[in-house]
Amino acid sequence: MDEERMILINGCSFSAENCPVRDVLGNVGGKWNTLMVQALAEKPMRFSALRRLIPDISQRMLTQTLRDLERDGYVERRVFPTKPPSVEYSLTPLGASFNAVLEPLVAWSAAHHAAIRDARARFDAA
Amino acid sequence: MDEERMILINGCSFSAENCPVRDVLGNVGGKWNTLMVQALAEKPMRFSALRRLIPDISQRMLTQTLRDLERDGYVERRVFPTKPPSVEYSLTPLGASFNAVLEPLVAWSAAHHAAIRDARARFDAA
DNA sequence: CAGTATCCGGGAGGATACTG
DNA sequence: CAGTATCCTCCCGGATACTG
Repeated sequence: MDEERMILINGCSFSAENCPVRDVLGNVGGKWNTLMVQALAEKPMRFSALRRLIPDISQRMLTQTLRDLERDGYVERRVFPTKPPSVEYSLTPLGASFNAVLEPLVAWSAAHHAAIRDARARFDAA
Repeated sequence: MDEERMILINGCSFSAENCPVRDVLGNVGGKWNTLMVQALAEKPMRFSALRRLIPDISQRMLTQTLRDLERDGYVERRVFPTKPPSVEYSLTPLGASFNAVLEPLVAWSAAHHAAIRDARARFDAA
């Protein structure tokens, strides 16, 4: 049992358990999660539309990523009993809220991409 | 300019190459990267101080994470030739800038952690 | 169309031991 | 103190094939 004292940073314990940062940002860790949120932030999309939008995702990972996001409440999945069936994915209010804080990060990435690539090149040169 | 062929989201092409989001957010993907940035945002810290702050990181991963962050220009490493040697890690301006956009994400995580855990529980029940 | 099912390789990351 | 150096395990994610 851990009775270690709580170290707080940004109001969040760094201990492994009950750490929101690890729990939530762990989701960001996935290769496709953030990309998917951004895609669905544009507009609700169907399975095949997402495949076309992100050409290099495998079918397996697309399904799995969507399931994960659905499980955590970011994404809603609606099935229309047409033939053949069509399924539409959309951001929930929670997902949209998440995308709102994700966007600045995306913008930052674009703005500083060059600086980071330069830093890498300099580091690797040494 | 929104073309159907060139699909842009948040001003970033979704194609694998030259995508800042994938390049930068890929770094976020690491298990310890964001945690380390947050830690160093508090104040510059030495190697052993970081170990104590994040108890469950392995020596190997601490070194590797710091190297990665240094390589990308987020972190500066300063060695003081004392005996035994001491090394201080601090955020660069780039790193601090990154932390600024990371903080809202951290705050969001804390604020919605309960909601996400609830969503998971509900999903798993079904 | 929107998925499962299965197999598989590579890399992330942990444990341990050693060092200047 | 601040690291290297190995070894090893797990699981992420790709490839492929099959289905309602």
